[in-house]
Amino acid sequence: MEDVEALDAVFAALANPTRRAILSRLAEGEATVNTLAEPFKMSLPAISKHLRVLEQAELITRGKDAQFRPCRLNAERLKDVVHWTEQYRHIWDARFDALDRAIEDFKGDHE
Amino acid sequence: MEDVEALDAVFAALANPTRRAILSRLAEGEATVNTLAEPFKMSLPAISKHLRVLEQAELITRGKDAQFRPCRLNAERLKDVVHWTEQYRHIWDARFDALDRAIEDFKGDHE
DNA sequence: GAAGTATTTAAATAATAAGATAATTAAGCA
DNA sequence: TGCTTAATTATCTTATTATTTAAATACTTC
Repeated sequence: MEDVEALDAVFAALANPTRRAILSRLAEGEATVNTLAEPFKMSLPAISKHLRVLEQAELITRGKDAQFRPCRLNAERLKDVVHWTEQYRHIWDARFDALDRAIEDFKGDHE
Repeated sequence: MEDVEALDAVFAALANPTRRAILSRLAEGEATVNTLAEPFKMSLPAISKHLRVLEQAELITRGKDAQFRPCRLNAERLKDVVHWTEQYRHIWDARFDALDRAIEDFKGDHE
């Protein structure tokens, strides 16, 4: 996937500390809504909405086990984030910095 | 830096396609507000606001050259994003997946 | 089938975001 | 000084977000 709108949804979902904390918890493994809500003083419907945001961004998937709705992390969309950052890597990567400096030096010598 | 609120601002800033396009342009080098605005059919004040959002997230810095306000990319905050994703890397990393499977197999054999 | 548990939907509110146009500031130039 | 260019601030509108409480749904168990 990884179209523009998908990235919009992923970054918007990640822009909230509650949702990032939920993902962090899910990195340890599957969990139900109540379990995920437990660390927060927020109401359950609020958490439910956060989960829907995460689901629509495809950062999580949700199962069905009796009355439980177990949530699982979907790492694919996080991979998309990393992939997006790759276009900027050369800016902070030391090797490329060195190359940049070499180019600047070269320019300097020939102007 | 890289506290929680800073990440909120960075992800929120990245959740908009216009702002991501601006960053993409700035990856090629410094640019003024009018130059950055040129590819969009949006009004200049709208772009100005987007730039302020990017600046407050510290994704860009802005200079002063006569009546121009040249913008530069600040890669540090993008580095923070990559750093944040590191806690999830093991989930999609093939080597770790293989390890996970081995552990599951082991469990399976001993239950 | 009544009661309890897990979760979602509904409805309301307050805050924030994205955009527009109009007005303003600030610098350079004739 | 007055004109032009670059950019920001002000104001307004519309849409979306985060949150709450109350009600509804769905499944399990007694």
